Amino acid sequence: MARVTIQDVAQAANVSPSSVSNFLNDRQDRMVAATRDRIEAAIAELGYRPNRAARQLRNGKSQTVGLVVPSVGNPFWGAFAHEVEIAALALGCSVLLCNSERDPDRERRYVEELWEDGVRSIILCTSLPSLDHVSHVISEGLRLVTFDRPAQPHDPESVVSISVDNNVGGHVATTHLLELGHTNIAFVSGSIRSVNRSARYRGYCDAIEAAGLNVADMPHWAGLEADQFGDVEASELGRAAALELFADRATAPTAVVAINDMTALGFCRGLRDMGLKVGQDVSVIGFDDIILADLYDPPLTTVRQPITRMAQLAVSEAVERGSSESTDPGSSVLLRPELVVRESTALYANTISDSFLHVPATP
Amino acid sequence: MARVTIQDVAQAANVSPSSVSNFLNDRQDRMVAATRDRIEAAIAELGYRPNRAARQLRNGKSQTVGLVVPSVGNPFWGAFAHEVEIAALALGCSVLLCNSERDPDRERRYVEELWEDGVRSIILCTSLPSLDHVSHVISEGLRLVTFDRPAQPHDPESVVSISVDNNVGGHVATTHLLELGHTNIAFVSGSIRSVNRSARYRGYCDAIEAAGLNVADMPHWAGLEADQFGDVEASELGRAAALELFADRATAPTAVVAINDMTALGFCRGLRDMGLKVGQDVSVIGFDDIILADLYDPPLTTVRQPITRMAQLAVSEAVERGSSESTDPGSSVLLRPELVVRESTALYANTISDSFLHVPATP
DNA sequence: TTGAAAGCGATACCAT
DNA sequence: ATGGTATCGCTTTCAA
Repeated sequence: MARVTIQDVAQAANVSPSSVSNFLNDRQDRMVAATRDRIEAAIAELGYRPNRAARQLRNGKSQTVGLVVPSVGNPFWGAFAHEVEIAALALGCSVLLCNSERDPDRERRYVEELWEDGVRSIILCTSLPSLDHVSHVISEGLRLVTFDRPAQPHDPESVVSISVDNNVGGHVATTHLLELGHTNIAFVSGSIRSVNRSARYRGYCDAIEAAGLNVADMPHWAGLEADQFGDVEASELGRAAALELFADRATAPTAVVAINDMTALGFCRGLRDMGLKVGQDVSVIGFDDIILADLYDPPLTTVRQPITRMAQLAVSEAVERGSSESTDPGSSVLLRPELVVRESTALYANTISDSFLHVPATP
Repeated sequence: MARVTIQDVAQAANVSPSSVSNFLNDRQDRMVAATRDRIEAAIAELGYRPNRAARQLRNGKSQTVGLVVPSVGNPFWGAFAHEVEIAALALGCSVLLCNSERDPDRERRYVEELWEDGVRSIILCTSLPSLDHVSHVISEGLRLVTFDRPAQPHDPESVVSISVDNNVGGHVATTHLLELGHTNIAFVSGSIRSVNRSARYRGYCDAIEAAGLNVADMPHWAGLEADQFGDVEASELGRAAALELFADRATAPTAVVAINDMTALGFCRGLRDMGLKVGQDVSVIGFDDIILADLYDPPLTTVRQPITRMAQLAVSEAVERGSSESTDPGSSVLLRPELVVRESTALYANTISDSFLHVPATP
């Protein structure tokens, strides 16, 4: 049961390997129908499958798309990776999984390594302001799609960006809280040195100012600058933020915009540590809409990213760039996020409960 | 900046390509020290990296380990995939990600495809009782490691299984509830036609019987047989189970053993839909200890799987089978799970709350 | 101890 | 419209 090669097919179909190769590579136009049929039949009968390694050796390209995420251990990235794999499969591609842990150096090494191994399509989930660390590979022809990172002025021209409109997202989230009557709304995030985070932050600021409030008056979480937490630990970060922000209850916010759901969930956990009730004492809104947002108690209000659609776009841009379907190179797609109201946010009027300690009350 | 080949290195080191190849493949023993040093220097200087495709074409093997999980969208599998990637990286391997969606046919197709693409090491996360659908590939030499599925009598000899001891896990979980004084303990799961699930179920049954109770008296979730839910939807399943089990409060359990954390979380959500309080009206215990277990409100009591260790074992068995480090082929490693007590389980005595109905309870 | 040379399987150029 | 063939980079006998 030796491997079936292109030679075998050629022989069985009474043609040359060249013709079979032409057939395989969609050049059936220069081929008489009868020939094509014979080849097709031979392939089917022998159960022929082209050898990827040989193909790749020959033309230096592979049928693999590299996926670099911060960490698939994070439910958001896990869900995204899932969607990417589905989309890739539909296009006959495999997905090589890489976890950068948000380390720029690991990002670079992965991208270089993938490139040297013949991978020509990479979906890079990064939020670094600059793509300098991988630009040399891009200039050699890598089809890079960045995800969750809108295009930046100095990006190499050929890069396509797929992202949710984080600015709008931050705005929508904040506006929701404002409309509920909150006026002391905190923003909680890790380092906002990343472009998507700062966009969300900008949306938050705009909404606050538009409401006639002053951003400077709002409590932000001190950890904004530091970044001792990685990506899996987003929840830890949220939890720490809650403890800090509510240490002094006189200045504590009544509502919180969290940078993402994991952070929001961690924040809720922290609130609970302090004996506060989410959606009652404090309103919390997240970002992403991971599966667990709906499962949480109380179910988390959040801003949904359409990851299925985004994954499809990312994959098709990465593997079929240049085909009719594709966007103009250098352009970015900014999908609109959607507010999903659940129970972790509530009217400010209802916020003032016994357990909340602006009103000094202790059992 | 053309590619550096083995020829270039050979030339630079004044040796033949063969020698460089020998050097690269750990056959430095048959080589004079001076030669080795020259080769080493040349490689370093030229920044040579062997071409995977060529290597693979030549010996039909790749440096890639295939990872087939039900769905990385599920936080448990996402976390596992993360650990696998880390472990593989340490061994110089890449991870090709495949989602089977628990479909035996997809499992088979993926395994076959990986094999034909030169992947010789696969970690298959399946829970099918039989490996018949992939045995033909195993007999050709595939190094298959099954995860989350202890070895079965009819498995091909060369398969290594890495799994938690599900029997013990189910037992530990159930015993915990019994010790809290519960006597009406439900078991909630999807189809238990899978070997790990049935093992957990067996552990549950054993513990129940050992306590002098009768399994037949315990409410199981009716959905045991059906399986309309896939893996991502484990939480949906748990939620549905809660609604059904608590429809008739007279027979409703006071404690629940869920097949895994996602199901447990869904169950908690369902309980909440019915106005019941987890850890108060009802005790719930999960399995896995995903990150979100600790984040939940109340934090979920669960049985932890040591996934970091398990991933390391799985990868090393898959890629270095036969080396000194490895287990005997055909054997299985059953790691001991660990009970993690949090707040979703409580003493039966405390269970009787106003919102809970069917008292009169007799201690 | 080292080297020469024959492929692994597919492709694309150049003939026919 | 089809076929012959050199080639991609590496490994592995087999000879020296």
